[in-house]
Amino acid sequence: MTLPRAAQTKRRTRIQEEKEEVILEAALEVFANHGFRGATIDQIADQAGMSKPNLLYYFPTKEAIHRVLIDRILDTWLDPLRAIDETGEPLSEIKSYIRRKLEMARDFPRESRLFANEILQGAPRIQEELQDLKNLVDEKVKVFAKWIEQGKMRNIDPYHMIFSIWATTQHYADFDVQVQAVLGSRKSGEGRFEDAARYLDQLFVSGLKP
Amino acid sequence: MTLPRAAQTKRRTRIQEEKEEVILEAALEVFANHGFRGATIDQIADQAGMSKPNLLYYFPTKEAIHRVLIDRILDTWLDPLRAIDETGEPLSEIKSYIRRKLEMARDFPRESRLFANEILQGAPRIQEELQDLKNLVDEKVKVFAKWIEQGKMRNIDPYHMIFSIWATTQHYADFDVQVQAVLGSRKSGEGRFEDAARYLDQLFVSGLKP
DNA sequence: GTAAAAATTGACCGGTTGGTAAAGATTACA
DNA sequence: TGTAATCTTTACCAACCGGTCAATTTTTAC
Repeated sequence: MTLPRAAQTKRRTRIQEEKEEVILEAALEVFANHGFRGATIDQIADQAGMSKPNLLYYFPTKEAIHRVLIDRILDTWLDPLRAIDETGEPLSEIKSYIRRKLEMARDFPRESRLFANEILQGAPRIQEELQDLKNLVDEKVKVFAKWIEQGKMRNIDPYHMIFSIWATTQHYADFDVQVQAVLGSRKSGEGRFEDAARYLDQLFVSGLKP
Repeated sequence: MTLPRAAQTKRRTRIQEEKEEVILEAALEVFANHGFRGATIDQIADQAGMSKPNLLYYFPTKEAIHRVLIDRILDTWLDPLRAIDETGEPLSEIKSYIRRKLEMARDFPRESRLFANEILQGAPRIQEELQDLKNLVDEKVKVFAKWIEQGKMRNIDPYHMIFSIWATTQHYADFDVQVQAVLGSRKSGEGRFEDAARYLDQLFVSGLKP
């Protein structure tokens, strides 16, 4: 076969694995900052330190790169929600969830923005992934409903509770430019994060305890 | 003068005013759904029911259209925050603010998404507008600080409180696709809005009362 | 060492996009 | 009604963009 389209059936060489990672890292940077449409293959190739045809030797299309990133991200993105333990103490489980989500916004802002970009544009490329997300949420909502029934947490709408946790935590990644513009040089990065964590704890704990 | 570039010095004819509005409405639709980079002049012209060169007779560039929209939006966007009354009752002022912001997310989702798009991409075209925003926030934060000092509301970080209100309300416009995917056909539009309003009231009132 | 496989590159292509030129159609107004 | 200003359209351009091709260089396997 004359054209062994790199990422075909099975991983092959050392170089392939390395370069594919380099490309994905570069693409994450570019997609997060410019969106899918705004990103060009040339930009990604530049960021990855290779030529455009060379990049296209490893991934067949721009969309293929995006697809891999989205799949990876959504998976790790939902880990904190999966980690909520039915047998744990409700309020401390929720507190941990918020803290984990906030840590992800701090540590993986590009992943958050890439995802936000996709949703904002109407999620044209991730319909089925959204279905997986719905299934997981539905499952966890049942847990919250049980806790509410048992009087272990306040009687609120669990769907909207999840939305509000997503919104408040991801805000610090997705709207970082705005947050920085408003806070100015008031606080350094880490202090800012701790302020946010403390505030969200206060808000949600007293908002959700029975 | 042979080329009276429509929107030049002063508004002129009836047709100019009408067409400019049609274009802005069309551009809002397209920018909100595709972002600045993703939107094409052809798309906007189509949506506005005119040819591309005709559109460019009224606005010199794509960026000029975007600029006008952003300016208009930011202005109305901040109205609810401006409306917070120092002499009012703190918790009811905040409740009204949340309700107004949620109504805007419901009634002007395209405006919200256009703005979100801009921030997500690093706000390249609206640096000075961000400064205005900071000034207004700083001003209102002083009001909250006073209320806290007077023991009329809980001692939380007012900046992060504002962020959390922005995040939770705008979430329903910006991440609408996700919200709909998760909620499925569970509720119609208006019921959904009322559920969100009730939940946010519960969350913020008990989270913020002294 | 050598030859085949894998990796890289420059040159290129067709379609799209932001924007222009210039001529024709319409409107406002004397 | 005539005409000047305004409005609209057709044809077009140069830059960009996603992707291909063929040829060259590098790596791997023996």
